[in-house]
Amino acid sequence: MTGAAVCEDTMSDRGPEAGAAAVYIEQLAHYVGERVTIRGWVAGTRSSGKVRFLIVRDGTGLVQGVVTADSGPGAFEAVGSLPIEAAVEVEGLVRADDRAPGGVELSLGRVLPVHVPEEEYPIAPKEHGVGFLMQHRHLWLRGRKQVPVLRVRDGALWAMRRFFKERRFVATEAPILVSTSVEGTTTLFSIDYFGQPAYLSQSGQLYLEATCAALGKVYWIGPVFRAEKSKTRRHLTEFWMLEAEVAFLEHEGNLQLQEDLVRYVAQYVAEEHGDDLEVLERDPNVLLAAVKEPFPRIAYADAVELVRCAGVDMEHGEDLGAPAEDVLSRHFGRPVFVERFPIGIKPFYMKRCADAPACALCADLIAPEGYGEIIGGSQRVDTQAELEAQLAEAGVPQDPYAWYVDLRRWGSVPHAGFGLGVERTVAWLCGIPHLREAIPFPRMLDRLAP
RNA sequence: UCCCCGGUAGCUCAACAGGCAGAGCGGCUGGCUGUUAACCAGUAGGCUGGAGGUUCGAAUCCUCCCCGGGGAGCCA
Repeated sequence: MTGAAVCEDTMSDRGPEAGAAAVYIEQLAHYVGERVTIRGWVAGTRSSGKVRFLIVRDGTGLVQGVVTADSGPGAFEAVGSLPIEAAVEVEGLVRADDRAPGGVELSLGRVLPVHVPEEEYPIAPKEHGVGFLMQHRHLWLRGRKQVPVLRVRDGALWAMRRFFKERRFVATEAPILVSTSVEGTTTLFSIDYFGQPAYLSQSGQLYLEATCAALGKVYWIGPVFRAEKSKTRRHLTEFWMLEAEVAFLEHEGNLQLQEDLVRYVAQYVAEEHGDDLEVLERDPNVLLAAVKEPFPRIAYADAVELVRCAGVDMEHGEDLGAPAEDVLSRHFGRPVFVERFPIGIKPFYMKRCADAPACALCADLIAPEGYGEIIGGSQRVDTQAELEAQLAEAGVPQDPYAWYVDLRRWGSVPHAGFGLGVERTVAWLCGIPHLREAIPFPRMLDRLAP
């Protein structure tokens, strides 16, 4: 049986003059003993006199090619002259070799440069400062640790979609251009919309509340924008949010849904992205242990006590700051729900606890290892009178929210939902310290390019 | 918006108390038949972020500006 029969995913656009089948590096183990073509970029070269080594990456992995003077016409010389990040097409015999990190390497027979850079590649195989790397983000993406992060991101997003598809949620959309804010406190990016003020959406939630009354169970994954001048490892001005909203779902079911989702995504990544996590030196068992059920829960009031006992100064009624979240994160060592926040620090649309009108029927999910809040969710206000009262209490003008109030006018039902920060989740899964590496082109305070 | 740190070769950083601007990596040249960010030898590479000031003399001290990093608040 040939490798091609094992794996059909070969590249197809090969001309008639082409030699061995072009395959991706991640499939090479299926092709031991066969001649294949790899197309990619030079990640590095080494030489030991009469033997030269060429490291090629193609987005799916890295493989080392070996050439000697008798390897093939011009191959030895070509490898000697290729600079880092040259684009190449190489053909060779796949060999199993214990010395190779991936278990296989390539005895090269033919080395065809596709593009040979004339200038020195700015990113050398050594440590660089963050500022320099961010200025070269368009190239930094090719880095040995950047590629697996983006692959894990893809895996996490795929797992989210699959989770909701399995549960028969409908994927839908919310607008990016909006005329009102979702949460009055947050700063919005304003734009000129044909002479009328408009904003970039900071959340699709209000719209999902409308959509869920049409479709029952909905979710969306999209970009949202926060114009806060935050300058920390946990903030981006443009980030992706997964939001879900379910009709007839109440607080308890909401938390269960969130917990199931986070567990599903973490297990998927731990099981399907072992190679990527290994490059990132992230132990999948840490993730699997973290998401064992059930996630601990703590009431806000108790969380405050716990935080104060740990020596972090905070008042009842204040929101959880970063140091407070770190205390909870360390104390539980797993994702933890903080429930029943005081209404004063939560937005107007949250329903209040039946037994405690001063508490919102909500929960934040704090990720382990100091990654901060990855989910904020709540059961929503479902009567017109309550909503109007809470809008007034929050000092929010009613007019722009007339349509939102309408949702409570016709067939209003109990409903709940949440928003999950994609980059924070990906950063946690990967074990990387800063959100900026969890998205291809991060937007931050003072960083709009590349 | 506030607090802290930094800006010297392509990159990462040295340069004591103001006194000849240096190293490693990367590049280039040469050597080595199994290297894993290989190793060895040689070589090129600088308006010390900008403007002003103090001084016989400034990378070094002072003022302002620009840029970057870390953190806080707020949030996901």
